[in-house]
Amino acid sequence: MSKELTKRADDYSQWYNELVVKSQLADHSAVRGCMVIKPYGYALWENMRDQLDKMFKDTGHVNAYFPLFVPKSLFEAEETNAEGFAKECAVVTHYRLKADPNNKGKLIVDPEAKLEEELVVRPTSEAIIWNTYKGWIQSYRDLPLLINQWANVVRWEMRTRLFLRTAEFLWQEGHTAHATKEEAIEETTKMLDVYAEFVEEYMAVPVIKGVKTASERFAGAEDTYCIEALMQDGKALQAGTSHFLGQNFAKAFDVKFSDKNNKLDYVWATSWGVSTRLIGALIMAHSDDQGLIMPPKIAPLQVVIIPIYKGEEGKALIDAKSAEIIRDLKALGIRVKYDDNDNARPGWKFAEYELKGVPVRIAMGMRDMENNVAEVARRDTKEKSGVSLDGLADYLKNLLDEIQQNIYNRALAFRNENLRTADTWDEFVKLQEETGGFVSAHWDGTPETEEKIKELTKATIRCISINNKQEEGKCILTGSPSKERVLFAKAY
RNA sequence: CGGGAUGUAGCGUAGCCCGGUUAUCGCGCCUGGUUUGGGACCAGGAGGUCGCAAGUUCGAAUCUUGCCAUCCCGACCA
Repeated sequence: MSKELTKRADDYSQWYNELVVKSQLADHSAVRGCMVIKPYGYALWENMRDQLDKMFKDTGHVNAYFPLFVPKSLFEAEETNAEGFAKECAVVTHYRLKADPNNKGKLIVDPEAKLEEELVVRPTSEAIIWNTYKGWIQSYRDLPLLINQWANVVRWEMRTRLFLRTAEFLWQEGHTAHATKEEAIEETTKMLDVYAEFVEEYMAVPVIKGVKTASERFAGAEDTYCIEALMQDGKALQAGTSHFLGQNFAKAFDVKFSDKNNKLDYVWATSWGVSTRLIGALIMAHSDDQGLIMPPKIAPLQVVIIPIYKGEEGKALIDAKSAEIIRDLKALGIRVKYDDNDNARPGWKFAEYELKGVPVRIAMGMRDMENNVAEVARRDTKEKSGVSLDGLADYLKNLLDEIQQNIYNRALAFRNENLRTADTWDEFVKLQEETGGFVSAHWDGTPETEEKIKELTKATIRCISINNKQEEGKCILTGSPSKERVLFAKAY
């Protein structure tokens, strides 16, 4: 990994600190690692959310909402899931405070108000949802049940990192129930495809679809499918997961249905989720030294118009012309802002919108008005050109598409350059140390070897690609026979 | 929870080793003016529990002890 890239990665955190979140509330250690999403960042999340939501609905899903609190007895019902999350659960034990008799103006937890049963703040909602599904499913006619929830969850991680691992985060979690194993597996891969399509087409981040190894699997799942993206510093990021849960949760929560032959069986389940971590992926995949780069399709602002003028007369002319342009852009569904704030000078605004990653900036001054042009600057390449005001809106619509494609192509080229193969241990170690990125290599299939490789190089198996090519080979560490390559990388 | 570093105005910092006027500088903020095609300039101004507590001392941002917090590295993880 080059030093330049490492430095750049450090800069990202500064930018998202500045632009989008704070990681803590001052002087409140107990909420360290939570995030405050500022309006600009939230607008980005809303765009991502709306698009995903549309895609979920297009694939037959509906939204619902389930409680934040999970009674401990429910939470522990699916043993593997419960154990997997036990170490990072926030737990509610009391329901009341009272005035501190020894300290005026202060409050203490009322010892009289201890809950009979502790409530777990959901780290994920399988338990409470499956407990609910039990009452909703009796017959094959109730299936499939295809529900998604937009919610916040809490995972009390020992160490947090902005966007990538905050204590509380926003996400969506889909939870589906099916009559057959095949149908559930189909749902699992279908939703993985939805995620891949969203991340690639809207976020312009190329991903690799794959299956996790047993040790990286979601607690309680039979199989975990994932999309893995590569960040500019050579580290991999798990951008979304889709789990085939088998009948584990149905058995734990006793969710049975009668099939057409009146035979009772447990339902087959899936769950799938993406989170505000995607914002982190976006930042780390595209940003450069001038700041963020937003893919037009989900950018909170797609075009910003900055008037350049001296005195009120010139400004009136520019105002009028800009209003026309804005009207045309809005008619094409383009998100545009006219920044005539007189408190900031043009140069300051240029830098500011570059930092925020607005895809296209238009500067309009008297000089341009006279020539019937506008100065159009694109964020991705930083190119500037004079463009005729006639047909400007259509030009910009095309330009936004081109920028979207260019950002994706650039990220794809980077990913492909950083997807290498290693056939020997020395090669493997050298790649991990020097270049980072994905390394495709043979592995003997045992968790012990996987663990050993992680210990020695910090690289983990990100996934086994879907439709992976089968080929004879030898494990890079142990030399044992292997029938396919798996993808290794250092990961966030 | 282990290892390392740090804590001075909204942000970034100097001063600390070697204790001594009114705690330094930049950005930002406020007022007035001139400006406005790549983060403007001039003048004036406001803003401080030096992380908290105790100790040493005539005197502590500076030395000692304890505590708290933050960041980085591990373990854990979407």
